[in-house]
Amino acid sequence: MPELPEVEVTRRRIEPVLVGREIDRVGTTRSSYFFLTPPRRLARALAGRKVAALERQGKYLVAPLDDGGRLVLHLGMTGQLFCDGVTSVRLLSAAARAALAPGEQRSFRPDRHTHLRLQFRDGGPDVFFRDVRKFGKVLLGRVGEPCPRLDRLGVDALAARGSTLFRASRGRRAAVKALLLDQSVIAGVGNIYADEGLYLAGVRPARRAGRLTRAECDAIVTGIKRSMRRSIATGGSSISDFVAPDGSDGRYQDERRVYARSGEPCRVCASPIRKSSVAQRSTHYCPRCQR
DNA sequence: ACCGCACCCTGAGCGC
DNA sequence: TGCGCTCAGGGTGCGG
Repeated sequence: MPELPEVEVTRRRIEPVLVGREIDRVGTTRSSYFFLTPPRRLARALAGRKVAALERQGKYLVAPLDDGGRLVLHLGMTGQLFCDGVTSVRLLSAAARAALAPGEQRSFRPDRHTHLRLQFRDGGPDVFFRDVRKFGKVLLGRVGEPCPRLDRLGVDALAARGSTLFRASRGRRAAVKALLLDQSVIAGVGNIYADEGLYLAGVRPARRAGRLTRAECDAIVTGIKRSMRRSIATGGSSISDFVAPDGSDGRYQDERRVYARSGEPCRVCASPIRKSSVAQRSTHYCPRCQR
């Protein structure tokens, strides 16, 4: 589940092998839910173009092209953007992993989940976009033209302030966690950093948003930013599928305080971390540290 | 306006 | 061994 930190790590590491190189050929899988721009049109439009920059908006990657076009990518749940030559086992199915001899490494080969392959005029490493569940998205637009998906986004989480959350939460009966997952309020927060941020703030995920104090909103936004900054610094969370463009794992999962730690002791008070469902998402919290 | 929920997709893990 | 079930979840869109 790539969220803002994983997308930012991806952006920083893929940028040097993407920006400024002339795209030669584009390989795609067949038309699907994944392609908001039909694959054949996408391939035609990208050939001969250069990516001029690589930006991030919330969980989206946005790549302006040298002809005024704009490539927009979303990694969804299981999206992986990486360079040729990597050997991570996260790019293999469980069966393929099991077939490897101990210690054996295998270079990535495009499979049926590899929806986009960019080859470059310079003959250097290809760039791949692989996504098993196809919750990811790719679309081509033009710089300056409306893009509903991007235009809907609220303030980027790293730039958010407590006042943003406080204002958005007034009069809302829904759980604070539901509000944090709403990308039109704060962009970039997903299940992991919502849970981690709420833990750092000492606020239960199921608390009604409208009942939060201004101080609590400040603490929640501070907590989210703190866990996100730390995650970026450690290469993101590789809990299931996330792999950096160079094939390396992130290490932030080792620092998680609540996410996917149900039953394990709270790092502060040793109470077992609880798991429940809030806003139709698995939710983890400490029953003692969070009120 | 707001909120809950179904849906899109595939693979891992589990019980029988 | 293998089948069928459940779960995971980002974002969109719908109905109440």
